[in-house]
Amino acid sequence: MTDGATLPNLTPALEDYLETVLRLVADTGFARVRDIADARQVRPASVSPAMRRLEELGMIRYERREYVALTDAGADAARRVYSRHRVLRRFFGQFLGLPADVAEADACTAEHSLSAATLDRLVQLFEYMEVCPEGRTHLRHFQQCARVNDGASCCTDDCPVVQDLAERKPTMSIADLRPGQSGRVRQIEGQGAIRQRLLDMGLLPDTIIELARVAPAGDPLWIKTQGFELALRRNEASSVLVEVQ
Amino acid sequence: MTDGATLPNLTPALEDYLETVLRLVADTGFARVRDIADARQVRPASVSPAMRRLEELGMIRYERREYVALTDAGADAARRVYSRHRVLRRFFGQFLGLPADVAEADACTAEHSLSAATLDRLVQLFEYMEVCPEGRTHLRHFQQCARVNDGASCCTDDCPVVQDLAERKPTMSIADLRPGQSGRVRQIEGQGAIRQRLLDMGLLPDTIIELARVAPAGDPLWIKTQGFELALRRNEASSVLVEVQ
DNA sequence: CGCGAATGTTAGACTTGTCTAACAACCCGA
DNA sequence: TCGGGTTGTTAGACAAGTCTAACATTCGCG
Repeated sequence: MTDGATLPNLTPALEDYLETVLRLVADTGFARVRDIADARQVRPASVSPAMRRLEELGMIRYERREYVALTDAGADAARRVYSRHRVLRRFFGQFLGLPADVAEADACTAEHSLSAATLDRLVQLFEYMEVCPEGRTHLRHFQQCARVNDGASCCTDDCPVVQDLAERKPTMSIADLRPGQSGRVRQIEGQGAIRQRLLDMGLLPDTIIELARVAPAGDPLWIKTQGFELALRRNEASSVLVEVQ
Repeated sequence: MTDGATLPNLTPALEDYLETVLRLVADTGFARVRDIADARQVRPASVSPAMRRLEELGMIRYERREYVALTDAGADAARRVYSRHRVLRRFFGQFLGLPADVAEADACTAEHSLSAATLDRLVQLFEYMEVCPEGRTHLRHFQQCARVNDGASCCTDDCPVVQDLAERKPTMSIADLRPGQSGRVRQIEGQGAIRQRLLDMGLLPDTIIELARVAPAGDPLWIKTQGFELALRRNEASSVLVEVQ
């Protein structure tokens, strides 16, 4: 729980206010209390005290009822936060291929908590994609193949992924294990609610699981993973592909 | 500022408590107030009210002065948070190659704020690396080449990156631009404090900048980017490689 | 058994960030 | 110049999360 990004005395909320001011000034030329409140989805009454605190911290200059102006320190801090925001938004949007609104929302919250090292490393990822002639190829390949379990959006027939899948180490679903047998999760088949639920339960790639027992009817199965026992419906269990240990 | 991950009525702090309980029970078999306080780096006096709230929310069962036990709902929520933690820690550590302590710390804060879609997509990234025979190659290539500007850790001489760099579109540093000329940032050379400072100022890959003017002495340079003017030292400016627009 | 150490709880305070409601200032148009 | 409407501030409340200090309970050992 280190604060990584947040500089001394700047809470996430204050960082948000600062970033909002920067963006308003860049976009419209000035920042008034009203605009800040609208941008942050907050009542104007909440903005006044925030401006007072930012002024005490030397981040803004503010005469009551006038425009808000960033000091040099404030502009630096605001740009730092906004840089993080942009890196993350691009990572979520362009690299992971998430919808723009999701990318924006996640960037908004993550921008306050990630360490400088992490941000730097994400930038390196972009530099790689920019500069390395193979970078773009790799990214495109990931974006085509990531969804290896989704026939529709994966590679064409001659993609090595598809060709190779048959020849791998024996892979079976949890439902095919014998009680007592262990496996390492390779992938979760399917999409939507079932996949979500399985991921939420901790069935992530590389997780070691053991089939503990199966109900007489064959339907609920119990598995052990991470020091816990979990119950799975049979159809959930068949969606988890494991490599037998 | 959507809450993405957080389910109704579970604040980040409560999610942390829940996750802590899960991990304690998995690791040691039980969770006492004292252990929870130690794990969360918090005073025991802060744990009691948190347990009361979690009990009201139906996430734990707790008799005063006894062990804490998760309800089914609580275990589900805790596992969901912990799944996110694991995905992020692995992404930061294994994919981005950050030190374990940084990966852990960043996972700790980001686990509360990322959307389900983002986490799902990160898992897809791991599935890609697991399942696609090219996935691991790509990752390794990124990890070797990401630091394209750092001679020591980059590819060997026959790496296409290195060979190709000479033949690219004309790339120069900001310091080589003429006033009025624009460019698109391709990469930030160097490491450490200067790189950090430039990234913090918003000089990220793909950012469009324009050299506004240069001081008579040639040293501070002013650039325009993102609707703002920034002053750069000459040595900073020479670290920013741009593709002339 | 009884006492001290460990453990847990309560009370009360404080900070941050938000809200509503009421008030104050300002600006523009008739 | 006056009178709305817009804009901003203040006061007061509240919730969350933390702390310290004081108190309560329980356990284990001599």
